[in-house]
Order: sequence, then C-alpha cells, then structure tokens
Amino acid sequence: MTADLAAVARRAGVSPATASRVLSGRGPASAASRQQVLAAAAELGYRPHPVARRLARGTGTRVVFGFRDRRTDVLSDQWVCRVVAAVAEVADRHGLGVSLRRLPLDCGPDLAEIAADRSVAALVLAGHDRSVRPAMRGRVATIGAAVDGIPGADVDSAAGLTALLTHLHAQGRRRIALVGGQRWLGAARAPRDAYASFVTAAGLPSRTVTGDFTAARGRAAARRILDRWPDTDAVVAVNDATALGVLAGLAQAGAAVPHDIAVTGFDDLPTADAVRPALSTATHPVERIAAAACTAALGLAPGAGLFPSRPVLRESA
Amino acid sequence: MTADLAAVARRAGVSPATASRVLSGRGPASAASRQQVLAAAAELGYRPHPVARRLARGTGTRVVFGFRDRRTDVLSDQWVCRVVAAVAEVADRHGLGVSLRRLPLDCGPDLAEIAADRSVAALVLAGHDRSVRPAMRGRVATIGAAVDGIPGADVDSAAGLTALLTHLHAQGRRRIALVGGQRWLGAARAPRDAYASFVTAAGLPSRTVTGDFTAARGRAAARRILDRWPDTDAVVAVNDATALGVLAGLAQAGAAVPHDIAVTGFDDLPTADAVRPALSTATHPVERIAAAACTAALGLAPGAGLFPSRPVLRESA
DNA sequence: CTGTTAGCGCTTTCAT
DNA sequence: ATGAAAGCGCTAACAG
Repeated sequence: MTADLAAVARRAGVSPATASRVLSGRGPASAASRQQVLAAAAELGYRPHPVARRLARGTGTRVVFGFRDRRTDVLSDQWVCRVVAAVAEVADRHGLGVSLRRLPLDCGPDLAEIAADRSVAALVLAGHDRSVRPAMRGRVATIGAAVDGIPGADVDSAAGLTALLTHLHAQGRRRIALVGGQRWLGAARAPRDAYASFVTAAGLPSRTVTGDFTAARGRAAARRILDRWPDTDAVVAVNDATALGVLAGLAQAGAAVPHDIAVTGFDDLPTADAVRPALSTATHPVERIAAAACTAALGLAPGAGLFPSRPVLRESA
Repeated sequence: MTADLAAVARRAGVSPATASRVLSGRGPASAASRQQVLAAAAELGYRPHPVARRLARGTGTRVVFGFRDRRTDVLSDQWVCRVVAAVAEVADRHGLGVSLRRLPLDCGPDLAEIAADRSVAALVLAGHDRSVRPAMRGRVATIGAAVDGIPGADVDSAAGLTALLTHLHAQGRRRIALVGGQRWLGAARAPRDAYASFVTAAGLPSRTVTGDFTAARGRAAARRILDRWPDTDAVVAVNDATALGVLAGLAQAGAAVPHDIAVTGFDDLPTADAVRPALSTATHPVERIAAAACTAALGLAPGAGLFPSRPVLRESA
C-alpha cells in the first residue's frame, strides 16, 4: 500500500541507496537526483518507515525516563508527571515515545537492564545523586546536577532560593526555616547549601527540617517547626508540594499566612496559583528543561545546561 | 556482542524459526526444543531485539496519547500530565513509549497523519466527542465515552456526580450550582446531564455556568455565580482544577467554605488533599483507566470499561 | 512439530 | 556522486 523506498527509487530512476541518501539527508547526492527523488517521493506520498530506519541504524525507539525514589506511587507527584508529559511532547517530534520507570534507590541493576534493552534510544534520569552511574555508553542525561561526564539539565536552584530568601529578608523576616529534601537526593543539596550560606551570611538562626518533597511531609514539617521554634516568621520549602503542605499545616495551627508567617515554594506548578493564599515560589522552564535533557540524552545537543530560577511573588510571601 | 537469535538457535541445535517460536511464545514447540532453546538463551544471555521484532511483525513502537483541546499549554493541566505518566508506565511494560500530541478541535488531518505513521502502535484519545473519528484500522481507544466501535475507558461520572449531589442535598444544601465544561467536549456531557436530572428530580433550581476545566475559569465562575444567585449554598465543579479556582474565587469574595457554601471537585488529584479547606471530590482510578485504554488500544484487551467514581468527603463539603 | 525460504524497509560500506 | 550488495535481527508462510 504505502510506497516504499524501492518504489521511490524506481520511479526516480535511481538506486535505493541514492534515494535513501536524499530522503534521509545523510550522504551526498547531486542536485539532479535529489530533484528526481523528492518529486517521486511526493508523487507517491512516500512515508519512511520509522521502525525499519531505526533497526537499520541501530538506534532505539523510546526514551526512558527513570525516576529514582523511595515512593512507589510516583504518579501522585505532580512534578514527575509534568516532566514525563513534557518529555513525551518533545520525544514526539523525534518520532519517539517515552517510558516511565520508577527506580529504587539502589538502581544499578535497573540501569544495567535499561542499557541492555536495545529499544532504548536514551535515558533521562532524575532523582539521582553522585552514587548513580548509568551503565550506558552515552545516550544519557540527567534532570538535575550533571554527574561525571553525563550532561544535566539543571535548575539554578541556589540562585532561585537565594532570591527568595533575599526577598523575605527585605520584608523583615529574620527567623526563616527551611523544609529541605532527603539527604540521599542530589537535588536537595543545592537548596540546603544556599540556605546555609544565606543564614550565616545574614547572621540569622539556622532552622532546618527534612521533608521528602510531598505535601504530607510538608504539613508535618510545619507542625514541627512551630513546636521547636514558635517565633518563626517564614518558611522556605524545597518545592511547591511541600509548601502546600506547610500552608495546610500552618492553617491548621492557626497561623496566618503571610501575616504571621511567610511561605515560599519552588517550581511554580499550576496549583501554586490556584490555592489561597496564592503561593509565592520560583518558576522554572520545565518544558525547556525536559527538552534539553531529552535532546542531550539523544546526542542531538552537546550538553544540557543550567536553567534560570525566577521568583514569582504572589500572596504567601 | 549481544547474542542474536541465530546464535541461540545454533547453540540449541535447532533452526532460527524454532528458536523464535519458543522465545516469542508464538507457535508450537516440543518440550525438548523448548528446553534446549531456553537453556541456550540463558547461557548466552540472549536479549531479543525489540525493534527488529516490531519491524518483522509490522507493529509500531509507540502509543500516541492524543489530547484534543483548545489550549496550547497542555502541560499545565494536571489531569493530562497524570494520564500521560500513567500511560508511560503501562507502556513501559510492553516495551513501548508514549508520545503526547496536542490535537486541535478539528483533528481530522492530525488523526490521518497519526494513522499513516507506521511507528504508531496505538492511539489513545482524550478530549474527544462524537464528531471525532480516527482514521485508524483498530489500535484506538478513548479515555472517556466510547465512540462508535472504539472502546473507551470511561469514568462513571454520572454516578459520581449524583453521589456528590446526594451528599450535598442530605446536608441540607438546596441551591446548588454547577460549573460545567465546554459543550464541544464529550466528557462534559455526562456531568451536565446528571446535574440536570438531579435538580429536576429534587425540585431544586438549576444554576449552571460553563467552565473549561481550568482553575482560572473556575475562579471567574465563582464570581459569576455569586453575582447571579447570591443565595447559592453549594457549588459542584466538573473537575478539581475548576474547584480549586472556585475555592479561590469564593475566598476572595469573602464566602466561607463549607459554612456558607460547600464546594466539590472531581478526579481527586493529589492537590485536592493538600489545599485548605481540603477538597471534597470523587476519586477515580486513573492508573487503571490509563492502563485499560492503553491495553485496549493495543488490542490486548477486548474493551475498556466503565470505572467507578467514588466520593471522597474532606472539608469543603 | 520443525526447517527452509522469504521477507519487514531502510542503511551503509565498498567499489566504481 | 552512485549502484550493488550485504546487512540490521526477527517473524511467518509454507512445505514437510
């Protein structure tokens, strides 16, 4: 039914090899043959067979998004879902699909399996830290800090958090607490460090509580903070989900936001603007980040890069 | 490097065809040969080449999730992202990837293009209505109402909404407004109808406002409702995003939830439980729905099915 | 139940 | 620049 390359070549009066060169844009071809081939392809309504192409080239057909986490219920994480969707949209432009794979903390075996799967064109990793080293020969990128040689599409969270802290400080907040992330997570490090530098530089007390990027823990963290340091006047959360939890926890405890306590999130998920009080946070170009990680993993772009984290001030701070 | 089928066959002392039959589980094979082949495969660490397999079988390598909507920014819709992620997880088990494709309202040409793409193993459609008819020969399923012959993984939203309305009524709410969805959207029909039947049966006034499944419109809808029917004592929203917006709009107008006005959502997204007041809504098995649609589209399951919508009562109603 | 023989559709050396 | 030919790795129709 559908015309194949041979048919196009025949009609163009050239060999399949030449037709292939023209249609795939790889390899030389005279203007004349190019002309013929293109015309023939158009007339025949030729559509290359992506699968055949990938088999011949030895490239895979899907990019795996590997998310390393302790939770089993990955789908309830908005950030994860958003990134997967973003990657799915980018991948579509390359004729590829995305698979979501939850990875345990000790993901060596899983990574080896992924590397051995020849349907995998590339691996995009998130939730990693220094200890994670993919078993793949290239075709890998991370969302988050780059790890030895592997390109990473990272958010400049140090700058973003510092900007938020600066804002709070300018507002007169002097007893600022941080709800951070798990220690095993690479992405939790930068915020923690940025917070530490800021408070010491500004001569503020350091008040840190560990969360896990979920609203549930954010809520618990709010209570803990109120218990330990009742005079806290601002809470900086490592992401929006946590901040939402903090908001809920504070409301439950009867603290007024932002009057008594200011709250900030991180990521600027759609909900940040839908809740009351609207969440002040830092916004990140998720789509561009996903796209960068994806193309870098596919080897279509040199490296990934550092993306801006811009404060978005709404009502909560 | 990696052993191929021929190597396994050779080592097992059988033909490639037999090895293929055993390893792919299709076609007959004597216990003896099966034994040999399996052993040989194990010893050689044989991993089938998914791409070659798909080329030979003529099946595609990815499932396209087509989302029909007027918005360009699909990624800011939590439901969409969640479904994509869920499909991506299910697809992974079949060695497939998912592509996300935004479809315009008039998506005929796009569907034709998707059908012509031989890398597409299946199409999962959402945001459709009766007018949409995929150009594919099978390999399609919808999330939402089934349309002529195409299986659909649908939520029993009529039952879910009715349950919510019944709850509100039992609470003494008598002036209940609905924030529905766009008329061109098939998924918006069932809730609208369910609401209509309920209010007429209960002898309540009908108060309907059209939303678009976003928080922004939900907020606007809340204001409109307050304007037109100041004595409204409950607002039922067609989804959680809308409900979040309604919550924000009511808060802004100084209405207390649930004291003055009760609010309900639909879907039970993770945020529903993170906001204050926590959103009363109806919960749906998103993963199972996505899985059903995916497997049905791939032709691995007969049809999709109707999934339960169970009320989850929290604080807002 | 098994082997033989063609493919699936495109790419890519390697000569020319 | 171009063509012939040899794959990429597996599946499936067809005899036997």
